[in-house]
Amino acid sequence: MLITFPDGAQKEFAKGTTPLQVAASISGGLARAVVAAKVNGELVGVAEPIEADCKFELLKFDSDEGKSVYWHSTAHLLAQAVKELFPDVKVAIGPAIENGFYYDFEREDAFSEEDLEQITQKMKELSQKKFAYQRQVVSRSEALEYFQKQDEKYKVELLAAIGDDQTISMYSQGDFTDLCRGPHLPDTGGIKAIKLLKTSGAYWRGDEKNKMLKRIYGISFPSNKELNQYLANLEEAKKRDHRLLGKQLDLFSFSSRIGAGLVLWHPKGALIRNFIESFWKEQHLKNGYSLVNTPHIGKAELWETSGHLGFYDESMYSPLNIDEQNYYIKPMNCPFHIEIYNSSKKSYRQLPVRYAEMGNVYRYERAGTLHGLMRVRGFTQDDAHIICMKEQIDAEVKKTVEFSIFMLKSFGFEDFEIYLSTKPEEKFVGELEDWHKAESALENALVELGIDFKVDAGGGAFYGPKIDIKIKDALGRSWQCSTIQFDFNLPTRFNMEYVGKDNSLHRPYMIHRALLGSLERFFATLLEYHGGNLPMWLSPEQVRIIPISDQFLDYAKKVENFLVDAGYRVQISDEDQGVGYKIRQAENQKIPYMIICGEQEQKAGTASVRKHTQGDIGCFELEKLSEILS
RNA sequence: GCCAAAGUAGCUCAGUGGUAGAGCAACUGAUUCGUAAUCAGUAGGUCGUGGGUUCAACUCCCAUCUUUGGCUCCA
Repeated sequence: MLITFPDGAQKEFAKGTTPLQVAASISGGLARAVVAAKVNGELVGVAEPIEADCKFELLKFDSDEGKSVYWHSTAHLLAQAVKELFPDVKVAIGPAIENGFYYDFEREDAFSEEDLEQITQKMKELSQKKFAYQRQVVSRSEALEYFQKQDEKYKVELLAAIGDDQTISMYSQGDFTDLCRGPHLPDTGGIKAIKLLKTSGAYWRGDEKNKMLKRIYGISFPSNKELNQYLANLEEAKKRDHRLLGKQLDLFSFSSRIGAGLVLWHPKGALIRNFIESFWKEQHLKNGYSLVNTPHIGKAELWETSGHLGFYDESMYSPLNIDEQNYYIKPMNCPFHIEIYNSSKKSYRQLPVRYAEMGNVYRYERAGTLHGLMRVRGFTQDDAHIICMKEQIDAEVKKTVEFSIFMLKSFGFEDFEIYLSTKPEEKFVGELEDWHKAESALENALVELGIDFKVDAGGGAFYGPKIDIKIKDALGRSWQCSTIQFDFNLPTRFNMEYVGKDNSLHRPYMIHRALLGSLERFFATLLEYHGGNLPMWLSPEQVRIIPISDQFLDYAKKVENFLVDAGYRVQISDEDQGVGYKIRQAENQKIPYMIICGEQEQKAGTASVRKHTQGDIGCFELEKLSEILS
């Protein structure tokens, strides 16, 4: 049979040759590094015989698919080790994930640190025994019989869900057999460096009505060097965590006396936030938005009309009773903006209207979901609602997407993930035609602007399709920031109208959008993205002036006045300390520039400039400083 | 909300069934200094909160608040 390699080369092999043998024949000793293969685009184990002509590719650990196979095999090894140490434990599922793998088990007690240590040792022991991962294709009844006998109820349940037309395969290594599609490494000996990272609870099949299982997360590598590198990177990433930086730089805090998820912005954090807001307002005015302001509470009737009391009440704070009326704290700004729209009769000549507001909202997020500034209970959405006619949709969507990307780039972001979420299968409101129109407007905008995006089919809200932009945090977790959503629900509920050219009433289209998402979350991603080293224009303190001793304090003040006049945010380090100490303080505070003033500078009328993280960049005349400090 | 872990001085952390310790920060004094920590001294804590067990609780138990990692949710 003829095998075609990715570079186009072809070679004849005997029928039944395995990818491992192919690898050995073409790359000699390198064959050991091969963890999987692709036959006609399909991922296969390197020990599986190839039966016919095919396109063929070898995969090493450094490829995404290679990692996935490697980690999946490690997950099986984990299950094997757990079953040997704790025979009563029931196994559920154990896939590879973006970074490593996990396996879910049913066990009464949680896995302790000591358990993990013991399991790791057992895994290493089993790895050294080099058990082959043996694949066997079985019938459903054979598989059922096996797992029933083993009393593995989760596997039995999984089998029930597999279609009759699908092949059922099981993989065995040593005494352990798992229901699995594969593929796997040839044997457990390939797994060299293992680290079990953490444990957690996880609902069976991700449904909170089901039993909560015990999950173990881990990662593995072909060498200890790679594992240590990964763990070191993880430690490094933790230093960029916005919660840590927020404390170090004194930007914000929480108080248990005030309540969970309610942010206290300290002077420096609030200043940065103000710079963001000012920029935001300026840009919105430039882009044809009208700035509005709306209250924090609204009567129950409002939320009944909007429908939030029906489908969102679990996320709303309990009402305040005022004059026999229930008032709710707003979880969203939309109804308020709609009331502004509805406050007067609108003509098609006035459309589109774009109402924007930094709207403070409060949502009761479940206690376990709160996370620093990323998920809080009281936050500020950079919200806007675009209300327009059908024929304006395409232009409005395109403008909004462009604006969104512009905003993110203005803050230095280059890497983000963009998702287009389309109509849910069931449970949606509005006309199909409108959905299609809106979806194509969203998609066209992305395509025309040449933006890469992923489609989340059926992932839209019940009221409309949307584009989301997600940004990753220091530890690689994605957080949704920008969102552009159509809404086919509220315009009807609030009976929004405009008078058309034909002098009759029409229902406008509404787009709900937030470009930064929430200021809190945006601020957090901003901090993490820059590792706390904010761009100059956002730094609360841009220059720290460091006199060598008190004798040069007067000169330092002269430099300060000069810089303040030039528009910089400056402070003098006047404590009774050495230069090294003062520089250290400024470096730790991540102040972009330091200016050292001593005898030389005073005599020459210059300033010695030191740049954060870079060090001394030279001595300059005061007039030249504005060219240097940027 | 669920499964876990944690909460000791402003911060980072040690500690133990007999009533609390370090470093940094703060304060005072000395020092007047050239590119990431000058020296000495002083002060600072109802050990998250509320109950319970005990002769005795920071330590053990229960509840609660908050935080952390996940799960779920995220209109």
